Amino acid sequence: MNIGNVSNLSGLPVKTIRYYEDIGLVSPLRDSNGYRAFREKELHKLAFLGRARSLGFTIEDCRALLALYDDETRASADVKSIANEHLEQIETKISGLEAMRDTLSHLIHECAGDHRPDCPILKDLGAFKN
Amino acid sequence: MNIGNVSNLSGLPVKTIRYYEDIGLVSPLRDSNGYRAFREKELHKLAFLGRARSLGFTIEDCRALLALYDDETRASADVKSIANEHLEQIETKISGLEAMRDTLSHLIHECAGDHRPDCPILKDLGAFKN
DNA sequence: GATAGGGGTTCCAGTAAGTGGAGGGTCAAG
DNA sequence: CTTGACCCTCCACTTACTGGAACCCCTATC
Repeated sequence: MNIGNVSNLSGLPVKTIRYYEDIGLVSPLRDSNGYRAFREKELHKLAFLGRARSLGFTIEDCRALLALYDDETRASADVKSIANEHLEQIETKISGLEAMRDTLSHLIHECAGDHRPDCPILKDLGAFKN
Repeated sequence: MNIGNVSNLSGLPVKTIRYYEDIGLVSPLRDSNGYRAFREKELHKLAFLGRARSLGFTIEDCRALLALYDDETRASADVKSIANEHLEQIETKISGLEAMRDTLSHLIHECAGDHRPDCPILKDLGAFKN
C-alpha cells in the first residue's frame, strides 16, 4: 500500500506519516522505485498513533504505548499507569485554562468595549500582582 | 535598573526578558558598559507581558495589547475584541481537553491494571474509528 | 596585583510535533 | 509523448522560550 492510501485509511496526513517513520514509530518496507510499501501492521500502528495523539498523548507516550501494544506479554498495569499520568496532566491543563477563562471573562464583562480608551482589561494587565 | 533586578520585580526570567527585547516587545537603553538599563516604563511593560502571558495570550496578542496599552487614544472595543477572541480559543481548548479526559478516564476505569495483558485502552487505541 | 564571586553580554542549538515548499523521479492514461 | 497525480528527499519554519559556551565587568579579599 502506498502512502497516500495509508493516509486516507488512517486519517493522518502524508507528511505526518513520513515524520513518524523518521522518528522510528513505523518502519514500512520500500518498493523497488523507492516508494514506501505499508503492510497491514503499519496501517494499524498509524491508526493507533492517530487515535492516541487525538487523546493528547505525547509522541514519547505513543512510543511506549506502541511497544506495549506490540508486546503480547505486557501487563495492563503498565498501560494504565501511562494513561493515568496523562489524565492527570490533562486535568491540570483544564484547571489552568479554567482559571484563565474565569479571570478573562470577568475582565471582558467589566469592559465597556466602546470608543473610549478606559479599559479594565488593560488596567488589570498593567497592575503588579504580588 | 539592571536585568536581574527587573527580573526579580517582574517575575520574568532573565532569559525571557532578553528574548522579549530581541523580538521588539521592550527596548531598554544601554549603559556605557553594555548592560541593559531599564526604566520604570519597561518594568511596567514586562509586568504587563508576564500577566498577559499567564492569561494565555500569545506573543502576537501581547504585542497588540501592548500597543493599545501605550495608545492613549485607543478604543476599549479593540482590547475587548482581542480578549474575546482569546476567550473563545480558551473555551475551545477546554472542550477538547474535556472530551479527552472523559474518553480517557472511561478507558482507564475499564482497565484492570494488573499483570495480565488484556487491556481495553490498547484495544480502543488499536481500533479503527470511522 | 591576582583572584574569586556574582553580575552582565552575545551567539548557537534545542525543544514538540509537525507543516510548507523546492526540486525532482514515477506511473498510468490519453 | 505529454499531462497530471502520485511519490521521493531535504531544508526551513513554526511557538515561546531554555540551556550552554565563551567572554566581559565590578567589587571584595588575600
